[in-house]
Amino acid sequence: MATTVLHTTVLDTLGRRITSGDAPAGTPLTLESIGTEFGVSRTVAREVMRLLEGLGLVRSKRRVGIVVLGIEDWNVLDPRVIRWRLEGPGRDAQLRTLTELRHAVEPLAAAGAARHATDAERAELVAAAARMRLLGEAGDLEEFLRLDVRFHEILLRASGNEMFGALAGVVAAVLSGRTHLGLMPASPVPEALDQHEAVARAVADADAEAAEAAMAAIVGEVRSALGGVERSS
Amino acid sequence: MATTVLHTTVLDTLGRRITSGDAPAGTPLTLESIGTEFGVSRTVAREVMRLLEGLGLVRSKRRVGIVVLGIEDWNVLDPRVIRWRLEGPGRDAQLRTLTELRHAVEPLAAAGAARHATDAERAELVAAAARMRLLGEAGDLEEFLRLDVRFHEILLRASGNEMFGALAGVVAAVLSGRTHLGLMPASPVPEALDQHEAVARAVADADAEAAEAAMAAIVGEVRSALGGVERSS
DNA sequence: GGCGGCGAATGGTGCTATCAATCACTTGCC
DNA sequence: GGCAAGTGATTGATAGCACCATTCGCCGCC
Repeated sequence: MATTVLHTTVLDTLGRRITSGDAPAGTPLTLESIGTEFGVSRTVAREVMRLLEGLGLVRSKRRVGIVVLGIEDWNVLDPRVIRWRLEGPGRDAQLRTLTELRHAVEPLAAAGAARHATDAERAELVAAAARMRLLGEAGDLEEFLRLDVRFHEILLRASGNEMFGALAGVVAAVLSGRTHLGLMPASPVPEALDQHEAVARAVADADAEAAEAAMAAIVGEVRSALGGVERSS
Repeated sequence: MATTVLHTTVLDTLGRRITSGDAPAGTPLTLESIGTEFGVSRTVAREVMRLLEGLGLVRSKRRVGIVVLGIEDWNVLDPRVIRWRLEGPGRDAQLRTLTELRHAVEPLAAAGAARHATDAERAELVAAAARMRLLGEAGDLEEFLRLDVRFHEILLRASGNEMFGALAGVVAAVLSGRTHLGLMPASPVPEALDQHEAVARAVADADAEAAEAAMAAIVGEVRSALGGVERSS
């Protein structure tokens, strides 16, 4: 992983450059320029270009070279694009749109989990929610985050819809970004802990409606909190 | 088209083969085998591999070759993966999960559109809804589909969340698949026409709650009509 | 006979060289 | 001055090379 994979670094750099706006739509590139800038051969430059093209970030045309595309063409749902944008200057906006996506998806995923989760998954959700309360009250934010991520991942993957499961990484990024950006209170609000337990209980009871409602409450709170508190650092 | 982009055909073939289950998880591949099978050079085979790797369909390891991954690693939200799966044997299941995704996203997108759409977008939505009624009553399914797709695309793109906008192609694929699979009645049910007009009106009036509710009704109907995803246990 | 180490085969990684195809821009002709 | 042909730049595609990490089998030792 850390070894070689030369094209990864080039891809990351270029991807960040484009998604950050440093290389706005219409910026021309050539394989040659990429190769010389990064000290790689044209072969590698071509691979990177193809990857970027697959992500909708650029479009390559003969004789013209490679041109950067606008955001309307980007695969904004691709994990790599999301990561780059979260690392760039548009991080706040990105967190907002991602949170809105969570708001849309997670309640329905919770309902699905209430219907389809295995016994083991239901049990792990309940255990995670209980442990989150302990950690939250103890103020261990880092470990709390880890469990929070796990909680939502189980839920999304147990939803019976692999589309939702594919968003597990996104949710993890949002949660992580939120705490590491200081958008979380020093200790989680009790309501959030209550709602997580409510979701876990509803899933354990196979009560889809209750699970959906409780999850909607979680994401709704976060969403309004994120919109209201923009000055904390 | 057929002349250039040599790698596209190889990519499509391999992508379909993997997503269809013809090449299940664990299937080994080598650059050499791909090159000889499709009559292309190793460079092209490498590009295809990188693309497939980017989609999470395969993983390449030294000495071991390239192995096909399971669905849990796929980028199931990528338009190409969706297209392949829609063309494969799992089409019905794919339509169901995509419809569930629509169910999650479109109501919120409608609410967003009610808040953020431009005047032109609002006007086009109203016009599209009105024309859909005419076409629906006339029984022109093909043209109706075209407008239906347009309607939902405007809405998603006007939502103010580019994540939702990125799903426009998905929705188009679902709608198209539905009618071409004969899952649509000979003429659209009046309720659907009413709801489309209700959404358009609510967006025109900047009434986010009404838009969300009306869109929820549209997708909810479709969902239950598609074959009882619900049937709680 | 079993176990451990060493070496060879394998196959991705990356590079260079080379040719083909295309297309924008320039130049020259009318 | 306008238009068409030529030309050069740039991607598309291939072949062949060196490199190296990994794996597997063979051999020797206990």
